[in-house]
Amino acid sequence: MINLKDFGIKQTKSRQHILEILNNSNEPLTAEDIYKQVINEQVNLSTVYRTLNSFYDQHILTKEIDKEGKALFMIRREKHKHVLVCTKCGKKIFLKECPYKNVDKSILEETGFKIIDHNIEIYGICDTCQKKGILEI
Amino acid sequence: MINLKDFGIKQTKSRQHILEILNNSNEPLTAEDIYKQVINEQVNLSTVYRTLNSFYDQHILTKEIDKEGKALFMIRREKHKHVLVCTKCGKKIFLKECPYKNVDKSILEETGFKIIDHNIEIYGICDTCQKKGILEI
DNA sequence: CTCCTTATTGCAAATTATTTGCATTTGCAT
DNA sequence: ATGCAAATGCAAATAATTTGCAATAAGGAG
Repeated sequence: MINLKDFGIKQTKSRQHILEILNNSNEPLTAEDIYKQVINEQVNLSTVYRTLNSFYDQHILTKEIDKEGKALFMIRREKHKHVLVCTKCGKKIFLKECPYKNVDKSILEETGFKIIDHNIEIYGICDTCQKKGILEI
Repeated sequence: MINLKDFGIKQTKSRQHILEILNNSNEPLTAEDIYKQVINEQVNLSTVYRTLNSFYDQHILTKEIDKEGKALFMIRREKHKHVLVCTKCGKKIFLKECPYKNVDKSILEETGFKIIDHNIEIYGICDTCQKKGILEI
């Protein structure tokens, strides 16, 4: 597990709760999502916001903005990988090559924007599970 | 130039100013950016917001959210368009997504023929005209 | 373990971007 | 020209997030 002291910040109860929640989630969460889960533990909404920003500054979290302008946070888990995750059996298929290589290249050519890195998980149903059919799992 | 009447909305002075500004910009603009340029012309900030949302609903503009959560608007300039044209009132309805995307894919799979692009106008009768009934026009 | 410094927290108020209610005005079809 | 629905201005509401400040707690030094 992540040790917050390694990042030069104090290991408080609030922060551990928030980290736990983010760790157990595989989808990005808003401050409000997290607040709802820690309100019982006496954690203030400001603390949630401050913690998320702090984690983000330490590169513990990724941050993206959704269509409504809300910030979504997620734990940074791996380096540069391309994984297909089967939503039925959970099998992970690691791709040898980046399937977005050409997309990145054409973005560069079109806009001059150079993509440094990315981290992608693609969800779907693997070959084996497709053959088994939907009712069997 | 774009004629707002084609979109079923009124052609007001405020809207023409806002459209002009978006037309002359080749980068996405915030409501505030636009407001600064029309404040001399007695246009209210609420009007800017309402106009931008209206244009977006009519697919005249694209909308994206930046890192700070602000909305950025830009004129839709692409050639690749899918337009429904009402044969009664002439209103144009621009589809956000290509309805033939999957068709193209299955043609490729079946025949190996790769479609590079297309540009389609579909004629019909719009919602409003349908409600008015066939006898009224 | 205790003390001390400083980071962290809670709370309420401030900020920022955007939306909305309502009375007034304006476009435009007739 | 005229009437009516659509559009506007204004002020107030909302929603997400940030901030000032006083109280509290973490964790290193002794």
